[in-house]
Amino acid sequence: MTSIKDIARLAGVSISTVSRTLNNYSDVKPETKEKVIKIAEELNYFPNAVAKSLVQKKTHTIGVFFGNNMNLGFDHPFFLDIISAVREVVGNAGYDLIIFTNKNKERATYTTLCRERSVDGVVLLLTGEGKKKNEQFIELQESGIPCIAIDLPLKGDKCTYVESDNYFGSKLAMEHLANLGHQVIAFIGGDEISKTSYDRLRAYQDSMMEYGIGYNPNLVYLGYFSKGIAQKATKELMRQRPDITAFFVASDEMAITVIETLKALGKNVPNDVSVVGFDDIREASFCTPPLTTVKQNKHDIGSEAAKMLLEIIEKSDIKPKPKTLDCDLVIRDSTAPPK
Amino acid sequence: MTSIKDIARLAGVSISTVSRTLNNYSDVKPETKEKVIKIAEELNYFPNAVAKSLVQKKTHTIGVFFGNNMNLGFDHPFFLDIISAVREVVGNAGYDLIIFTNKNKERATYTTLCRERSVDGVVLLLTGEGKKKNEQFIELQESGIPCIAIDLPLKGDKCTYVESDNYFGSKLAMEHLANLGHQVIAFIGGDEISKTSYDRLRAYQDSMMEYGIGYNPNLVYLGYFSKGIAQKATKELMRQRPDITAFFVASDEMAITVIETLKALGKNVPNDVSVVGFDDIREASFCTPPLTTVKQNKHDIGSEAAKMLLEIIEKSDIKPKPKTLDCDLVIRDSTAPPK
DNA sequence: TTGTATGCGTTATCAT
DNA sequence: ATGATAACGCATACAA
Repeated sequence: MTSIKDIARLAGVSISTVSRTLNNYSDVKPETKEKVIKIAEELNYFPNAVAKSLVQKKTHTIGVFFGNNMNLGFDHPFFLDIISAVREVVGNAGYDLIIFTNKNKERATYTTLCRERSVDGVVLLLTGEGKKKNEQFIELQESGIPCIAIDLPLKGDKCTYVESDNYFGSKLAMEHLANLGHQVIAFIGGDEISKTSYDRLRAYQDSMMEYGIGYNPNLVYLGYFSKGIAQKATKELMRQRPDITAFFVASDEMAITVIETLKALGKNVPNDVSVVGFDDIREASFCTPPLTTVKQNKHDIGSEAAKMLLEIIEKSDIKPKPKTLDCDLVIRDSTAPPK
Repeated sequence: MTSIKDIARLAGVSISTVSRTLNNYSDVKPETKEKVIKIAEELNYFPNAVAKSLVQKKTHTIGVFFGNNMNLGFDHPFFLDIISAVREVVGNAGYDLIIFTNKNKERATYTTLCRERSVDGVVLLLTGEGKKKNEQFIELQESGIPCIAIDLPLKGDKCTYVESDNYFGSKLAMEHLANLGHQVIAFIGGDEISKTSYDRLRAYQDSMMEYGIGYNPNLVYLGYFSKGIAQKATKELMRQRPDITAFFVASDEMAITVIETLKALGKNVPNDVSVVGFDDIREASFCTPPLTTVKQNKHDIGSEAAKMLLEIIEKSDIKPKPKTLDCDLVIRDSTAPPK
């Protein structure tokens, strides 16, 4: 509402003097400085960030994209923890978050939306969206817009990604099952074309080989992350291979569905069949039985992503590198030795 | 990067012609129009929203404030559902969400932050922050900035709020307990000074009177919404009044803690003591035993809030009115007749 | 139908 | 130490 022009008039100085004062320039006479500040406070003046952004080409905003599909946007169990950590880090550095929601832009891409809003950087939280938008990812990678993707292997001059060590985490899960004595271990995977999913599958396969069990494709069901798929997969696998004694499932949400489906099939978890999940969402500790799972360190993923993004934004000479964070195995009650 | 100036130069027209073309003005010769649009597409032009905002005094952004405390920000179980609904509604109307996170603004208030960013409207999601910031709320109410608060009774020319019918919902809970035959019903409340909490307390008191049980203050524990308080309250109440057969607890998070505490005290839920919560968060259906609770319709709260906000923004003559949405009782396994 | 000129609120360059 | 003035990218009132 009130601008530096108003202050200038009341203080009897020029707008440049007001601007200099308010921006703490050294070359302002103490008395004028005092006078200007006093008037600014009286008028309850706050600078117009829009005007500032226009001239400075810096908005102090970080854009956030996340999916629209079920369980991939705000609904995704990860979003909360990750964005919460991002918020903390960028907030302390003086940025606000702008969440892209505007639907009235058909021709827009991630890149053009970022340019339009002139965000200083962007976080991609598209877990599960797969590579349907591959061209858009390439455009963004090459755009020069500072960018961090979560669980999506983007690489560019100002662009990289943060993920969990899905391979290693999955090997922990498999080691746990093997140590319990399981041999016939099934795997239910998520989105086939995402790196995240693929790393988990590879670890399953490698483990089966390493433990001398051998890799058998008919113990594997791949689809995409969804409860419906999990239910179907469980039924089908148990019908074809009633000798299965354990499931390694690529997400907790699916794993919980697997448990429910097994119960419906008259199986006891973990006495008849063991189940291990991946993620460690809140429900994992509440479900019955509480789920043994591989814990992703969501808070660290978010804060590492945010820190890296700030570096890319603020240091021109940085060469962004992907970051892979450790996972831990959390043993609860959904696993036991086979009968 | 590329501006209307570039397009104008390449098309051999003035920038105003470009502007008019791109904004679909009728008075542009079809051929020039075509030429301009073609060049704009070739240059992959997108308008600079910052510049646009400056001249139009409209940013197409909705500000969002939420608490910083534990369980009051992104961590709050409600945030997700509500903001998800808000996002959907405002997104379809052509707005983006800007989440205020910048911490480098000590003297700032809700109002000044909104003015600074020139948001078109703002949503307050401060459930539980209480009235510590009363002066700020008053300033915002009177600021003329279109504003919707969730669970916080703000009223102004361009400002109102959306809440659940906490009183009615609580009466449903009490009716359920009374119908089961409970007489010695304790109440654990949240923030004493919030309307939300107070409405739940009043319903408890009124019910106790109506069912002829009588209101006894030593069956009531008020603090603020927190797990620690819930634990302490349970122990203290059970010590003073071992004859308690039921708890009505003002939030699910607290109710779940109450159940855990009762178990630790050697009580069986629901056989020894019944527990009813409020909110219906995800965990309510997963905990053991699954929690009987009053369900708040979070999605509707968010979408009603967003719709109302858009009305305030877009219709100058609207008189915003508070909206109170129904609650439902969800009966699960944490309640049973007293022994 | 199109171009010129002005302004939005600010910073920044250049005089003075 | 301070003031004019241009510029940021765009929309718009007014002229032509």
